[in-house]
Amino acid sequence: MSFSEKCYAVLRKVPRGKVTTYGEIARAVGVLGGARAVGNAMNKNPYAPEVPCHRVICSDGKIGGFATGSAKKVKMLEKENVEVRNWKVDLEKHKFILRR
DNA sequence: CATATGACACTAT
DNA sequence: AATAGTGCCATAT
Repeated sequence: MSFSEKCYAVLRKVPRGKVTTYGEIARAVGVLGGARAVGNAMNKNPYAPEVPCHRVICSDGKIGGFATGSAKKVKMLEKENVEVRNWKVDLEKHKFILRR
């Protein structure tokens, strides 16, 4: 199973209304400092929307990127009741803790 | 095998 | 608090 496949597997566990970060996912799959690599995987994500890649944001709460435009990402999150203010999300409120 | 790339993260200003 | 550097890792060339 490739690195990206593992990322999709973990991300699959993130529930609606919650989010996680690139770095967290990297950690979850056992690759510290692999946040950037996770971004690459998300960028390709062949399992959308089965795999909620829009629930992955930056460690500082900023939205981060999205293949079809960050604006779309924000909309989707808001539809799931995730509050986004000035391109930022309150991690304390919406961050989903991944098992390590 | 060597380099370049990108949806990041951390530290020091 | 906001910004600039620098490091990082899987993939693609």
